[in-house]
Parts: sequence; structure tokens; C-alpha cells
Amino acid sequence: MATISDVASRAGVSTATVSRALNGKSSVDPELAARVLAAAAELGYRPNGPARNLRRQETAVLALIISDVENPFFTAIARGVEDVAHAAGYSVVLCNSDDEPDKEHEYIDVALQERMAGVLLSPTGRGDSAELLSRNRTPVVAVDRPLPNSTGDTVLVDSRLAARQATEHLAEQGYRRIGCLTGPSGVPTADDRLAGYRDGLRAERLPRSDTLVRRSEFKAAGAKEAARSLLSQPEPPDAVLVANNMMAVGVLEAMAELGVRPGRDVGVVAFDDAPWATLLDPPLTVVAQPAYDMGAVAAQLLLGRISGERTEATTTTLSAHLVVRASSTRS
Amino acid sequence: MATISDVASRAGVSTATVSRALNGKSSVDPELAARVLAAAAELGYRPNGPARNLRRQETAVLALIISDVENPFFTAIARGVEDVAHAAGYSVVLCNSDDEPDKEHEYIDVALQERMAGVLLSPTGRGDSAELLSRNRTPVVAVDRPLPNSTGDTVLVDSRLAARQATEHLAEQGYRRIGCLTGPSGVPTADDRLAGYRDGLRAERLPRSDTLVRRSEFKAAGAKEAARSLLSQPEPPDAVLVANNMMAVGVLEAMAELGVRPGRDVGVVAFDDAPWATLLDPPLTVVAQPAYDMGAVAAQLLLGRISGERTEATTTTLSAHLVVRASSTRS
DNA sequence: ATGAAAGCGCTAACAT
DNA sequence: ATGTTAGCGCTTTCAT
Repeated sequence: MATISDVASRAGVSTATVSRALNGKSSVDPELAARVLAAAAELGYRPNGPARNLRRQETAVLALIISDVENPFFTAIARGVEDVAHAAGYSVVLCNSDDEPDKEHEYIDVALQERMAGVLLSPTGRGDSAELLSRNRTPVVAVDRPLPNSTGDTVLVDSRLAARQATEHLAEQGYRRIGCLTGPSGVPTADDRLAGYRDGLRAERLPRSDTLVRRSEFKAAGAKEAARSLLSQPEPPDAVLVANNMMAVGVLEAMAELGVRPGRDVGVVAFDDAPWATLLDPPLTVVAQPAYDMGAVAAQLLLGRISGERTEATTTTLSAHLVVRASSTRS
Repeated sequence: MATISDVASRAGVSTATVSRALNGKSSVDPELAARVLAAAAELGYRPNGPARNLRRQETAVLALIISDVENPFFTAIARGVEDVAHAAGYSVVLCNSDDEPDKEHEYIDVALQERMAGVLLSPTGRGDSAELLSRNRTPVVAVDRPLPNSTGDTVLVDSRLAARQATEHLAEQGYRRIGCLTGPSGVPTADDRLAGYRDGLRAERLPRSDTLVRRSEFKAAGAKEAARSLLSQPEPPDAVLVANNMMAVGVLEAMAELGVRPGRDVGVVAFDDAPWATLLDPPLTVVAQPAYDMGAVAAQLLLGRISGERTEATTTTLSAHLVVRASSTRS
């Protein structure tokens, strides 16, 4: 593949001039610049990225580390990130941590090794990622979940408030034994949603019973099992709050198997809107999170930090909103 | 950040020895190697990727260019790719082309510029990507769709046969006016599925009528519009074959609006299985594609080609299978 | 088995 | 405005 000196000799100039012309620097004679551009085009010249990155001591690449590319919530975030990054001339490397600290660590290592400009991270919670990055002066922005003891920027959703509102909504609809299916203990979003659920019970003066709470992984299979257990106990709940969309699939499967009809028999509200939520019978009431915006905001913060314009850490909290459909209305 | 010479001086050896020790080369005194490793750990040394890539004239990064990260079919492919790549020590950069040749081109440029080891591409069909890559000796594997005039490896699904089988299934269930909603003309998967649908009609000796065919983008919004038009004509179809999962959402929305019940009033089969397909009432009959496997196979082929073990181009065709549920059974 | 030194392709400081 | 040149951090001959 052609190098800068090939272009230089073809255009009859020095490599410095080629570099300047190609990077649109001022102070290059228009006529020479044209000759350079022509030569480059003829040779199909493409600057060598690694060489440029080595010399510049920086790259235009961001890492986005999420727990699951197959979760629509995270892909929506990814879109937001990519649109912003791309517009600013940055590429995005998407990595799956599968919520395993080891994998997360591994990808952080890659990001560091490749000297990527910054990292967007939805942290597993355990692991030393934050420290690793800050020690190496690589900017980080945490998305969806806060970084353990972070000094960095964070973009969150007010899950707790949203969970409380969802719970209150169920209570207002006349449900009295409201249950909650949430994610693993220690995962902030899981714990926040549970806390918000309890806030809601308290506000509605409903008794709090731990037999109405189940935890599982944020996945369909685990949630299905948890829902079976929750719904087949002697005094089952008359409504449930489900902490994410993958879990919702499992819960609805379990309900179908048990012959429990959403809405009529047991009210259901789930976190995360999905295109298929309206196709269900009854349509699913959801807590819609602004996932795309979270990604976009996070990317913007990261780019700002990369260009060194801010120093103080910021936390941006976006709000989710309840979309009421028939799975949570008794009528 | 620490460099190789920092490690060398700390360990009291030359940079060459550090390099050898760290890369596990033979012929390094065990005692020295241990000293090097210790020094590297103490300094938190991480090899500089760009420098290494420049020197080696190769990178351990693959590009995966797909049309939409929010389409579960493609994310399943991405999983397959990533698992295989990761196991072989490669990273994957995921890029959205949005099915626009310009964006595709742009990402190919990035891949070339960064000297990525290879490219996995689901081509928009138009555009000169294949030529661009081959001219620069970068291996490509096409996934889901063939490359226009490619010499490279290809991993496909036998969409045409699957569409034919789905159509025959509908005919066997007693549907007589079967319609088809497919993707844009010129997109191979869209055209293949239409051709398979026609194969099915022919095999079942059903008349072929172009008033029963609609095309739209492979997205919900367009498909919804197309379904409205298809279903509200004087002589509407009594069943439809839908060419992908995003379109299925739109089609089902349109049916709900028009008061047309899937299965009972109009039989429905859609390409791509989804977790929510069983939650619908009636559950959705689908053509399940082996997306994960496609990604895994494609990645394997690409890695093989990168290591130069094959030269002839291969085409791998995987088969899809019909998963019959109640949306296509009249009973 | 180890070290010295060249050089990958580029950019930027310096010189003109 | 343009050219000369040093050097980014690493790997890999080539000597020893």
C-alpha cells in the first residue's frame, strides 16, 4: 500500500508538504496542494493509522463496554453513542462484558493498550476498572450504572423514582399485593428499582412483604424461574413490577404457562419500552428509559473530557417515564 | 505511561530482551524473564498498540459492518463473530452502515486506514466495497448477503428455500390468497424471499398475483404502511409472509389497527425468531435463521483467510427452519 | 542467550 | 511556503 513518500515523490514535493496538504494545514501553496491531492488519489493513498496514532500519541477511537449487545436497551445506547462519536470523527468499538468483571477488565486492557481516546462503561460494579483507567489517564464516562468509587462523569436514569411511580400507579389501579422482580443484588439498577418499589409501597401505605420480592439475572430464563416461584406461592401477588425488558419476556412466559392473564389476573409493569410491547394482549405497560439520549449525552461528555474542557466530575440524571397500557389497568 | 525502555532499565536488560520475554519467545533466560515480568508488573506496563501494529504491519482487529445494531438478527451475528474472534485474540469493531453505501464506504475506509486484519460485511449491495478491499489486499467475508462481484468468502442462509417452505406451509393450512411483504428491490435477501414465495405458490399451484406483494424498507414503519395497503384492498390476502422481524412488528401493528386477527383472519409467518414471538396471541410462526452460527462461521472463515491458509473462495449456505406456531394454523 | 541498531509511516519542530 | 530531520514505541535482524 502506498506510503506518504510515494505520494511525495509522485507530486515532486517533500513528505512534510504532503502531510500538511492532506491535513488541510494552512500555508500550503494551492497549486502544490492540488498536485498532492491528485497524486494521492492516483495512488489510492490512505494514511497509515497506526503510524499516525503512534506519532500523534492519540487515537480517534472510543470503547463502549456494555453487558450485552443483544439487550435492546444497550443497543439503543450504542446508537446514541455512535451517532455523536461519528459526527465528531470518532470510531466506536463495542464490547460485551457479559457482566463479568474479568471480561470487563480484559476490554479495559485492550482500550488502554490501543491507547483509545476514552471509554464508555456500564460497569459490572465489582472490579477495578475505574482505578485502572484513571491511573492511566484515560477518560471514562459511566452509563446506566455509577462507577464504584469514581471521580468520573456519570449518566444515569432515575430508576428509583420511576420504580416508585410505577408502583404507585399499580396501587392506584387497585392492586394491593404488588410484587417485584429485580436483578442481582449489588447491581445498582437492580437495587434502585427495588428501593423505588418499596418507596411506592410506603407512599401508598401498603404492607411490605419480602415474600413478594424475587431476584434473578437480568435475563429471560432466570426471570421465568423467579416468576414461577413468585406466582405459585400460597398468597401470590396481584401485580408485579419487572426490572428490565429481558426479564419481562421470562415473566410473561411464566404467566402464560401458569394460565395467569396479565392485566386481568395480575397487573404487570416492566422497565424498558420495546417495539413489541404494544403487540401483546393486553399491551404492556412500561417504564420507558431514554436510552438513546443516555448514549448521546455520555458520548458528548466523554468527548468534552477528551478535549480537556472540563475537570470537575458531573452526574447527569435523566428521567424515565411511565407509559400506561392495558397490562396494568384493571378495568 | 511506561514504555518498553522503562521496563528494560528497571530490569537491567535491553529492550530487545524485554520484547522477547513479554512475547514468550524461546531463548530467554528464565531468570531474566522473571525479572522482566516483575519490572513490567511494577510499572503497570502495557505495550503500546499503535507502535506494535506499526512495526508488525498488522493488527488484531476485525471490522464488522452491519446495517443496524438494533436489529436482533444482526446482534446475534455480532455475538457469533465476537465469540470466535475473541477466542482467537482478535477485537471486533462494530459499525452501522444503515444500509447506506456511503456510510459503508466510510467504514471500509476506516478499516483500511487502521490496517485492520479483515472485514466482515453485510453489503448494501450497491457500492464498490468489494473492489476497494481486494485492491488493498484486506480479506473480506460477506455475511447474510453476497458481495456484488466478489471473489471472497460468503456465508448465507438459504432464504429462498425457507420462504418457499413457509409459503407451502401456509398453503397446506388452507390459505389460498397468500401475500408477501418483502424488503427493497435489489437487496438479495428481499429478492430471494420473494422468489421463494413465488416458488411456493407455483409448487402449490396457486395463482400468482402481484397485487398481493408489497415492498418496504426492512423496518417496522415502512412495513406497517405496506401492510395497511395490502390488507385494505378489495381482495385482501388471507395470509402473509413477512421477510424480517422488524417488518413483522409493523405488520402486526397494522393488523391490530385494522382489526384483523393473526391466524384466525389472516395467517402470518415472519422471518427471524424473537424472544417475544411466543408471547403474542396467537404465537407467531417464524422462519428461524441461524444468526449466531452465521457470525461464528464467518469469523472462522475470515481468520482462516487472514492466516493465509486458503486461497479459493467458499460459499457457505446455512439453512433456516420453520417454527410453526399458531399464527399460521387455521384450526 | 543477549544487545545494538535499524526502521515501520507519520507529524512537527526547526531551519531556510 | 517548503524541506530536512528527529523521533513516537516497538520488533527484528544482525552481531557477539
